[in-house]
Amino acid sequence: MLTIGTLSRKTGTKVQTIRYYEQIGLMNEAGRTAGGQRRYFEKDLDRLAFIRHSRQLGFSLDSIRELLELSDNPSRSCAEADSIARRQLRQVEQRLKRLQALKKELKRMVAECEGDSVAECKVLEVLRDHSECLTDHDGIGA
Amino acid sequence: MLTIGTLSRKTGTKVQTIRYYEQIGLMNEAGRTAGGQRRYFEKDLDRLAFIRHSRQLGFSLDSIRELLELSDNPSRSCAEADSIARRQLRQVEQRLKRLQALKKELKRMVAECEGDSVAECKVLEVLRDHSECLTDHDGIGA
DNA sequence: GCCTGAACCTCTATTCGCTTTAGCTTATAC
DNA sequence: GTATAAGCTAAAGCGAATAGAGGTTCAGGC
Repeated sequence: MLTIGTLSRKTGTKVQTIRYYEQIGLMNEAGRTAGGQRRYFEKDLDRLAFIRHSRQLGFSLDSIRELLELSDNPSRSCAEADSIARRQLRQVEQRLKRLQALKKELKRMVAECEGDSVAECKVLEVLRDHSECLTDHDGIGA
Repeated sequence: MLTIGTLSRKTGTKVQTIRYYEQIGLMNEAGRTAGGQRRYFEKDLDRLAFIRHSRQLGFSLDSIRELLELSDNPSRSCAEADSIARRQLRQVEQRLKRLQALKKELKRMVAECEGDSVAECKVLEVLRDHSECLTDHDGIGA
């Protein structure tokens, strides 16, 4: 019988977060002691570890819900889990691209700054000047 | 005299978002027509463009507030703006690292999946198995 | 002077994934 | 028996918007 604190320590999840996962139905309702405290089994620990690992990989709680459901039904096809993972990979790749562009512009910004008064500050200048940036709200798409 | 819709179109910002920026004091309170509609000057458009450009570079609204204040006081030193930008750059670099690690693990995951039943699904297996992942909640730091 | 329809208004709620706070109660070790 | 660590609930808060309801104003045409 594991306490919520043990689960917390073993998975690096805050106690409140575990209760939150129960509240939104991601974790099963835990059994209780006479005094009303939660007590868990190993399988609950496994489930929480699955959730946390998935979160670290950036899956949304909704995706995790799907993945857990698949995981609970071993006869279903693997294809669904695969497509969820692929979707996630695509998202990560997009965010990566975007961040790389940001990094480039930020680097350019701070590289050009020579630490004089704000009047000729390159950082602020770059922020003021929208022309060189990545926006395309008049353009062709996201 | 520009309407809120014009600002919206010119900066790619939703109308509600502009009102939200006013509400939280990031945009100055706009003048109003007799009927209560907002009317803007070019300088408001510039300010909004500055905000949006900064947002696209991932600056928080709080950072933007600081940057705007600097921008409004041209006599102050550029060093502050520079340090805000450098902080932002560090953050972006960290997120990049993290995302790159995620991408690697996701790729591994989907590469190994051979599309059979869930019982032997590699994706779910990887998610279940916490041992190879990036956590360090028992370890040395974030 | 009136009508229409697009654009505007306020106010409130919702999103996501938690985190924090306040004010208690229970379990455990000594 | 008591100290204290760990647990409990319920509600609010965070960032950064977004969405919706329900109503008002503006600009153009007739």
